[in-house]
Amino acid sequence: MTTGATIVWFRQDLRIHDHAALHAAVARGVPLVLVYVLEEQGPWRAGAAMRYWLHETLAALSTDLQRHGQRLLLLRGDAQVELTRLRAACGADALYFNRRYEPHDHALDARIAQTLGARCEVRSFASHLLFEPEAVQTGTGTAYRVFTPYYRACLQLPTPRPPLPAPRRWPAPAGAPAGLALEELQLLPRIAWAGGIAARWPAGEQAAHVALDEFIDERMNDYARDRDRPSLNGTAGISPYLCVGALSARSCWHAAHQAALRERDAGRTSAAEGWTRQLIWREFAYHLLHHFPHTPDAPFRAEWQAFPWLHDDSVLRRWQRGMTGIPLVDAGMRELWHTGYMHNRVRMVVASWLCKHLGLHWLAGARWFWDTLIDADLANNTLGWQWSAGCGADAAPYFRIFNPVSQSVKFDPAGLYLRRWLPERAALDDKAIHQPGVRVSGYPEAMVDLAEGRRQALARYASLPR
DNA sequence: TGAAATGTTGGGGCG
DNA sequence: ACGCCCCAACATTTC
Repeated sequence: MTTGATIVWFRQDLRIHDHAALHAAVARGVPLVLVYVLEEQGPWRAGAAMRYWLHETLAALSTDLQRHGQRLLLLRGDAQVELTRLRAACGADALYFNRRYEPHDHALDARIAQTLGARCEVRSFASHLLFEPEAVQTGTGTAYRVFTPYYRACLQLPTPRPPLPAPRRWPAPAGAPAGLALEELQLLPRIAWAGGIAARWPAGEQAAHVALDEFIDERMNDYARDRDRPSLNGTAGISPYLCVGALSARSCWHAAHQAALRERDAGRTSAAEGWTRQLIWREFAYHLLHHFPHTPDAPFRAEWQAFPWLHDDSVLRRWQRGMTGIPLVDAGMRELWHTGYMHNRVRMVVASWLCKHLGLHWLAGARWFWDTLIDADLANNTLGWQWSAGCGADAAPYFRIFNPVSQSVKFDPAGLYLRRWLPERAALDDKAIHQPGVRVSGYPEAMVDLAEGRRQALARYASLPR
């Protein structure tokens, strides 16, 4: 090859704005090969909902790239094997990609740097996070384990740079193998259960920016008031886009800060801080995942291995199907099943119910979320479940047990969220709809009595050293 | 980013 | 007018 070519390996960054690797590859000025490799190995390979969401997002990215005269090459298999073969086939002299942070990525990226690095320039870029995991350290140079000091440390760091623009002048595409058609990746379910997801979540980078702008312009100022009300559209609702990288964290951060500056100029105080704090929770999740890579599958502290989790598949199935007899829990689980999403407040409630009242292993819950969430993100999922179970780095204290009826009354007082997802109970009045004791036909009796479940959870947790 | 149990206070009914 | 009791409202402690 005389001119060379640059391979851009798309991973968890299915976008063209603020894509550091793509930006640098375009700047090289030699022909481009844009490739996505579907990896099917490992315990945390994409779940069913995520596969659907990947399909839709890849389709949107493909369309966006075609608009610029580019083509997204699709491959399936081991990334190292596929990229090695691709590099040889198209004679590329550079492989650029954005860094990932999941446990098996450390070894994968090292192997790729080693094997392909002998034949071409291999560069990885930081584009997924606001702060690299190593950039945030305690005074003694160790990783943070508690959110609030971590958050304060982030605020002391230089402000994240603004997002990179999408490329304006694209090099020509390089000659490359045809790859697979999107359908051949077989990401779509065989039975069409995704209608509810499609209705709620338009896929792709453009939809992501529409969602972000709408939140920043219309709703961010009410975030503090509305974010905990599952019947309202009070959260940003961008996690599905962040999770596949259709949207970058920098774009979110920057949009919020621009809005904050406009508010300040208008003499008003901005509500950006409350929301950007949530973005830092995501950073913290990646920080923990990077420094403690055993945590997706095992408790943060080894002594929790001995915890007496119960194992009962029929109990688990009732939780999964939204038939526990606890209205807010069942509403949440059904929202998840039908839309691939669940309101964050409700996620905490259903997780607490699983780990505390039902006493089931948090990993059973984590795996179900992984299979059903379109925003399944290993860092966030791990942090959330270990927090709920009480075994994480910065975990909820063992005695913090949500009462799903109190939570329901407090955050969904008119029962709007419950009525939306529990048609059996929709005719009950605002008071009765929350109460498991008020029975209606077709809706199950509570699996576990609230007070008794709490008592038993405390007894189990008392067996642990603390 | 909890909830229940327990303690404290103060207003008002009432003998 | 006074002391007593009840209890709601709030605060603190405990799990």
